[in-house]
Amino acid sequence: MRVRKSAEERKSEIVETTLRLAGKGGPDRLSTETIAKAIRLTQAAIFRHFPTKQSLWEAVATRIEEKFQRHWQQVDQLNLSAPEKLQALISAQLKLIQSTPAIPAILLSQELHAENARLRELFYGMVERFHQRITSLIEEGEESGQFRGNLDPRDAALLVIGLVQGLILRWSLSGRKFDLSTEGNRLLSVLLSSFGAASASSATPPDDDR
Amino acid sequence: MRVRKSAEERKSEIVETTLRLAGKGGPDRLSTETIAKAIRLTQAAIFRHFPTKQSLWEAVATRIEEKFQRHWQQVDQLNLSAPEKLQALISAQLKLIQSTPAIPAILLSQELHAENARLRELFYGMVERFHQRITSLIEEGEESGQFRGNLDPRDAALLVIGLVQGLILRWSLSGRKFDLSTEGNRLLSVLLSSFGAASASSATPPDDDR
DNA sequence: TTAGTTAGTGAGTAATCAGTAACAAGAAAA
DNA sequence: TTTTCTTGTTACTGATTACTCACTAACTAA
Repeated sequence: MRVRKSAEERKSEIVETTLRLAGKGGPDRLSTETIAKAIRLTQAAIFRHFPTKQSLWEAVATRIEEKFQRHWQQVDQLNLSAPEKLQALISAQLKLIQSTPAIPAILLSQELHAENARLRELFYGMVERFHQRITSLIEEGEESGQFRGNLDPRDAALLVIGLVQGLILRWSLSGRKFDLSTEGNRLLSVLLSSFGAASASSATPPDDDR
Repeated sequence: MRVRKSAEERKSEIVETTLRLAGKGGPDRLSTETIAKAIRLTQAAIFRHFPTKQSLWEAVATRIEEKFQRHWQQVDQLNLSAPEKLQALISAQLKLIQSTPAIPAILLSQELHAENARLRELFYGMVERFHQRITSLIEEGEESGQFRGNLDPRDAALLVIGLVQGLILRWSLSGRKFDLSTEGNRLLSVLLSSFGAASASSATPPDDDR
């Protein structure tokens, strides 16, 4: 009985630790015992704060959603053109994933989705909102003439999302060797230029971390 | 002791069954007991044919590779232009995945990769070979003037792969609702046309399954 | 017919897992 | 101080897991 924290604080700690550890051996292999040890608690203490492990995963999902929202809103507040905003959005997304590699692991885990329909819906919702956000930016870019007008914004947005997801998969399989943002910005320039936009090559704010 | 098959035949049966069942609740939740029951064997019999479960997964990975190769070679034999071949290749890939949904689940499983480096390398190799194949087709298309010459073939190929993977993820999360090939062909047309090619809209052979 | 090989069984093992229940101690209100 | 609520521990449970082992029935070749 060393440290005693408020339930709120402890819950948050458990969620963050889970999010940190889920990237190591895969979310489904992460036991409550391992989580507890990492924050120097007993395994039973976890169940003081979350009635079931599923509910812990749901809390983790909610936390991921919050992280996404925060990053996206930051991009919204920048005073940039649509293509620049798009590049900033992708860059922010990739940075978030690079700093929290467990996110794709959790998002892609068949095991978690199969046992918990609510989780799958939560994630599907996130992908949908991301898609919507990108679609809007492309529409905006078409209206301002920076993208070709004969492009279906929703389809174009799907290509952008695909770029991000393909990149993340390659990054995961490669053992997370290369820098996600750098590679992502380069590829996005290629795609955007094929959309008819002049490559907004240095659109992102202070993003030079390598 | 009902049916007694040759080791070769039984091994193959176990691998195919594993590949079929891995898509249900996620590969990591698939137990040797479940596999054994599905082919009416005892659980111990599995270990007559595979010394460890890991070795079973390696055999499954090899089988996936074989399936890929077979599909790719079929496309090679078609007498088509580069953009048409590209579309046929993607279409074949999507059909394969639609008929064996466990493939992405296995390819994306952090759990399997973390415990087995050989598996991760095998999969990385597959992605690399797919990438190489698409790169070649795009180079070919550039030389024949069907794609813009100012396009880096490797980058363009990454965009194509991203398209495929983004699509597969959306398909998985959506509960496999929509038809992969149809949606894939449509998106690929959009991307290829932005590469400067006239959309090879009906490039794929008898592909009208919906 | 017989002797050796091979595929498969039945009954285990130890380890790991999520979840439970009884009890203990810190914190704060009374 | 005493009471009460909350956070935590200790010690456990039943279920599931990959894997083992002694044994047996089917096939095969001399």
